[in-house]
Amino acid sequence: MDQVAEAAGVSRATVSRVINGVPSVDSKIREIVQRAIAETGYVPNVAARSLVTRRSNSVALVISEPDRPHDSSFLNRVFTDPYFGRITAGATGALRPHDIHLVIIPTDSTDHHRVIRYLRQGHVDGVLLISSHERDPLPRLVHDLGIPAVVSARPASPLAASFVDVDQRFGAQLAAEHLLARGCRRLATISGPLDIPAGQDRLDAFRSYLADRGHPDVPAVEGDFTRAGGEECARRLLAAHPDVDGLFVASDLMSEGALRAVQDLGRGVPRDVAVVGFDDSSAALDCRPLLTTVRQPVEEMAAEMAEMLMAHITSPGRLPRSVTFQPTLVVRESA
Amino acid sequence: MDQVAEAAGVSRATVSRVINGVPSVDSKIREIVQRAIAETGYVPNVAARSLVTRRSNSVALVISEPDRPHDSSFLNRVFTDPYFGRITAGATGALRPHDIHLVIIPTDSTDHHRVIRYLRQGHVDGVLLISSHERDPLPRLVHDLGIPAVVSARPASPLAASFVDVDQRFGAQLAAEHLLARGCRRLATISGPLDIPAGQDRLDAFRSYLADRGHPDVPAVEGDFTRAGGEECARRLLAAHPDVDGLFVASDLMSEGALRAVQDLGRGVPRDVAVVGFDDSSAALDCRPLLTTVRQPVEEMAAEMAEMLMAHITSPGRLPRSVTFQPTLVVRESA
DNA sequence: AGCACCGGGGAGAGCGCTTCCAGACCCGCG
DNA sequence: CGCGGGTCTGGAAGCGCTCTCCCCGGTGCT
Repeated sequence: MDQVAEAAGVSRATVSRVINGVPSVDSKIREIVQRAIAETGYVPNVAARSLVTRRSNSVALVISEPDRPHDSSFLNRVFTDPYFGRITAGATGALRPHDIHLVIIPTDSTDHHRVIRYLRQGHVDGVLLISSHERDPLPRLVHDLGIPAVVSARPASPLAASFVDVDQRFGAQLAAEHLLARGCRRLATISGPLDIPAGQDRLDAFRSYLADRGHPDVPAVEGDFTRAGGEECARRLLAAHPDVDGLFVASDLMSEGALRAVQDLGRGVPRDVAVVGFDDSSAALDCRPLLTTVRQPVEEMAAEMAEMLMAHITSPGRLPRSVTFQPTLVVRESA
Repeated sequence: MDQVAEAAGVSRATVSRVINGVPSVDSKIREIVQRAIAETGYVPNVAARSLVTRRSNSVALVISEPDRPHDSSFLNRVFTDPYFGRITAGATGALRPHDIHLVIIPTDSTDHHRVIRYLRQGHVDGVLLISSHERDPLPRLVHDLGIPAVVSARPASPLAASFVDVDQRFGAQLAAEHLLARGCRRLATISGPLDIPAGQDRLDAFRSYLADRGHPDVPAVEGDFTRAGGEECARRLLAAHPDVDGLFVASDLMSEGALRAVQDLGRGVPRDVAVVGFDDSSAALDCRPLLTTVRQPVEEMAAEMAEMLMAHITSPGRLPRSVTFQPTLVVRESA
């Protein structure tokens, strides 16, 4: 920095002002300094900067997955489910104009303390927390840290935290309505994990919507949001209820597996069994036939989370708030 | 820190020594200080620390994907291909004992300058670079930065950089040998992108191994390492060469798609067409029948990359070196 | 008993930046 | 022509830590 200052014939203070875009710098001087910066190839040291500004200009995207001992590493799950890619895309897109970096931190319960320590050390200015599991202690831990945070769904235990969510119940109703409208009469569902509010809500809303319309006791199997899980659930479901003609699967990834099972069992889709998924991720397009599904605007939701987080960071006293997105039905071939 | 020092009745220097595990501290004092740290809940400020140590205790995992305009966002690809999950798992595992954080940075060519700036700013002590595309300028850019780096495969243009790779040619030979051994006579392959050395090498080695054994002109279709791509390639391949009875697919993800296509076309696997994949990622287990495949020890490779990087970081003068892993054949059901 | 040596703790400088404060300069007005 | 006020720049402090250097006290030797 001294070099730049000398090259430009100004003080370090002025160089600093130019870099930080302080408007009160004379435009001629500004230009000279900028040229000097370009010539010397000077790049500010972030450590020194954040030591004084107390800002790191980066936020963490903490992806907290419960450990499900029976399946492979949670990292594999994270890097296999398009959902997280969408989250990342949405968040980075929103953060880019603010010139804020996104530090992606996948975690399971074995290293919560690691994450907490990371956050406490001041590596980041705030955190976007993707946590679905009902009993995940992380939202509370992060909240207690007092660091700005936005959660990806309504926290299971009441927490004075900002969050964004999709109207899960409405989405499930959309699916039920569509299946009914196309003439299905023997409906069933493969739900998400029931210890995840989203899993619970989609199941619940699907069932009660149908119950209100003369379809009580809709059979359900609890899935795990994986492709293999969806396949197995569909097998079990069709074994127990061979006459099912309409199936709501609580995620696209599970739908892929379910579709395979249904067709393996000799049923035509959508002729014999109509299938509606949930998400509208890229997995929907990997399905054959192409998956009719309930679209969650995940990218937009992540972008909103990022914006909310920025607001919390820049105005510390800000009250927590939540925003809810409405899902829509995307009709393709499977129903 | 002053608080801790006062609480423990020592100087800040001693507190610092305790935190950094300097051995010359008296064990009684060490204990007192540790208690004081626990009581005050003191956490060192990383910015201040790295300002003086010139170390950030984190390394970047830069995942550079070429932008292929025809498919969806590269983030979707990264978060959909189990390969990257394995890389991340391997790297974090190896870094954990060093207490080094991994900052995951997916990038396509549109924001190379962003990544470079990030690296120059001193956010990280080194970089693990996952770059396969032949003409990707990033390896050279990173190299020119002079920051410690390890690349995931032999750089296309000669570069004095450390890298780890798998013996691609040997892997392809393993596949060819197996197909031949099980009696296949009309072989074909779905290769990876040919602008990726790995894609090129696997194709080349497969063909020349077979040519040496009386199978010249093995048909090939160029794939793109995606599930959908594999499906389409298999369709094209079987249309042009309906009598193929042995297929080597250059990645597990493509194998999933290829398997679907082959079976859709009424061929039994492995009875009519035997299929061997490459990777042995979780996708191999998503296949029906279960995929016989060439195993790349990706986690171990990533761990090795991390170790090499640590070595470069701690001893700056170190000469670049490379290590090559041998793949193995994992026989399951598809061949 | 005195001296050299060594182990262990304290004082203080300084890492590279931002920002407060003061002062220089210029303009316009009385 | 002098002075007030405003604009812009420079000086310098200080962010929280590490680490060198120095000093103190204890030990073992002569």
